[in-house]
Amino acid sequence: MPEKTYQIGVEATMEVIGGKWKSIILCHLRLKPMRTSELERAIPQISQKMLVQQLRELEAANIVQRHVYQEVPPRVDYRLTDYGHSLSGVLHQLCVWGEENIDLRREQGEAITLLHRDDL
Amino acid sequence: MPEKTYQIGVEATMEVIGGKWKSIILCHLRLKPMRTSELERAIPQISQKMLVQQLRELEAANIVQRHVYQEVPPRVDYRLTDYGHSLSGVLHQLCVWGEENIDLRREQGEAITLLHRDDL
DNA sequence: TGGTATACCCACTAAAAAGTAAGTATGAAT
DNA sequence: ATTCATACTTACTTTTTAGTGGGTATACCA
Repeated sequence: MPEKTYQIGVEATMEVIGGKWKSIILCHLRLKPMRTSELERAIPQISQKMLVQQLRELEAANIVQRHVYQEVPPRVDYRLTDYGHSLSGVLHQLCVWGEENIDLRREQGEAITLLHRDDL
Repeated sequence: MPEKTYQIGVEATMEVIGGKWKSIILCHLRLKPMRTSELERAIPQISQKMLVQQLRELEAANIVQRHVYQEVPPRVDYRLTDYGHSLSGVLHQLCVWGEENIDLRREQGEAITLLHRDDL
């Protein structure tokens, strides 16, 4: 088995939260469990395919857990695992820095809007 | 001018530190200014092209500053701007979580190594 | 029997990111 | 004139990531 090597810790973190969608999904799930349709509404630009695909990858990394209710019509939600919750501080900081960055850029005259703040 | 809108702060953050290389470069520059050749040694997998390209993008975002010494042969280094330093906490957390993630995975039997720790 | 609602899955295409290999520019030293 | 060292730059190719449009399954309900 070939050994996997990292030069620096952040590489491993980015493998988990990197890419266009994972950090966004996780920032939402950090606040509460959400079902597929809720996530689609919260992240309107994402396609169904990408949402499911990213959730599967986060499941495989043991960051989120898929929870199936035994109901009809089907009902599923996704929530952070205990391990996923260990990312909570990182995720929150990522949100906050972005909010500050947006504020600053707007103060400097850029036409830029943030729709939802992660006020915690 | 079309208004740029973000749904959530983390989107703006990832625009700055996302991609395969930026967070790695920034984690190095967080600790000290470094010249091109030093960065190449610190990040052996990166190509020259990607290194320069990512540095240019970080410059454009006002996160790093290019510093030219008036010498021959040429000598240039890159360092975080004051604004770039505002990312320091985030970057450090990204490193630390990754280190913990790697430790955990090794404890669970995965063949995995971290070469350099970000001990601060 | 057909419509509703949810949560998918798949094949195909398009776009973005990254990799490779070569070349340019400067000026000093030999 | 040639070589050296550094820091790029460019053209081209490959790989990875993401988007589109369709289809499936379940069981209730009219």
